[in-house]
Amino acid sequence: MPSKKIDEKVILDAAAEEFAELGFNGARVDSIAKRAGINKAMLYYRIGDKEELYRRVVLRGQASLHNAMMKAIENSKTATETVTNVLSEIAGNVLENKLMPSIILREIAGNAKTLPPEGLNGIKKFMDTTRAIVTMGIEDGVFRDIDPTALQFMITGAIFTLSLTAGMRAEVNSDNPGPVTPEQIALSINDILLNGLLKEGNK
Amino acid sequence: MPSKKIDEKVILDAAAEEFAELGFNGARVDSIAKRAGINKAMLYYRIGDKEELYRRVVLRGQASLHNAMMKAIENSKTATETVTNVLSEIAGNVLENKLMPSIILREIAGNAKTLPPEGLNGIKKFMDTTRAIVTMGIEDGVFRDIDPTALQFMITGAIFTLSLTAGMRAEVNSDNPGPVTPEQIALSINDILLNGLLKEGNK
DNA sequence: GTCTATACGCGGATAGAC
DNA sequence: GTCTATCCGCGTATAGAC
Repeated sequence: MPSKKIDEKVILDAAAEEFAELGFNGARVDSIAKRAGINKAMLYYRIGDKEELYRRVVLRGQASLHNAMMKAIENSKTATETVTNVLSEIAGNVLENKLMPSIILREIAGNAKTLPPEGLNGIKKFMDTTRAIVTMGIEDGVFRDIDPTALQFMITGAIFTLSLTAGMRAEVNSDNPGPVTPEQIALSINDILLNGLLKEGNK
Repeated sequence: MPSKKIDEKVILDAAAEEFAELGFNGARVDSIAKRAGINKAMLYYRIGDKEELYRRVVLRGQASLHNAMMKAIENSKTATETVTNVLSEIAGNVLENKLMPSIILREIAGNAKTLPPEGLNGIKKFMDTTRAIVTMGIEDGVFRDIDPTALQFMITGAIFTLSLTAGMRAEVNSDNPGPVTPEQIALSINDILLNGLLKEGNK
């Protein structure tokens, strides 16, 4: 088959946009169909109902984010390097895929009430991987004895909120918007994470 | 007037709960009325429509959060102490008022599309205050030359997501949930922020 | 496989009795 | 001031023609 009629990816991309912008409740199936260039009946025929649509979007996004993280780990030798690479890899992934941060943040806000059951596995995987990185760093003697979960949420919390507010910050505070590009975001976080706030001699 | 008939605060509390749990779109006016112990018509009579309800909740919450921050600043002498106190003050505020993090995170996710116009002022205030703290720390020679915005979002992003996921983390990873109480959350973030990841001799 | 037309419940908002 | 009853639009979902 040289060319599939309608790409399923197009539909999921459209759905991801809609869910990211409006949330599950705000999303309109009509609107998703329109974005995908098909009509509503076709959408139901190809994928299923709204819930199934959301399920696919979430699972695909989680996998993509986790892949970015694994890629960063494979390309790193030390724990320090891993943290730096995870930061830039996730920030980069978010650039191409601005939608997952919105979806994840909404799920966090809503206590995962609309999260598909398999989504919990994704979260667990994510936590486990982070803990492995930190444990490695501690055992190697390069990291202090920090809390892995705190680190994880400092990283994702910061990247997600910084990425999503980049436009807003530029509007509200055009002369001092803070980090805007994924590189700026990754670097500024990396700097604080690795070295801390304090100047030498003030600890 | 010795006793007001129905407390407006009760209504706004009910609304805040509903908005936090379901988001603006998911929230049901009926349900808010029920939570408040009145009927829908009464709710419209006392406050107004759904949008006005939301506006009041957001503005009240922002003010409360900003007060917590100002209180922490007033009670601190050095910039370092200020950061520590801001962390514990915000984490504490979040405990009593678990609802604002949800609402704020949702607004961030949705690019502030449902945020009432005055809400932007609140954001600006928040950013300005943070920058002031960091600037002070740098000028006093105790902070490195870090990005104030990055710091701000590391703090709020981490506190909000850690607080909101406490229950979830305990479920998914009961043997290793990470920080759960406000004190634990504030302390673990404070530790990483002030001292950084790296052990002495690894910078 | 693709589309139009429609059923149907839900939810925001208000009229109007008391 | 308080409440019941109701209007009406919107949005999910599907039936059924082509």
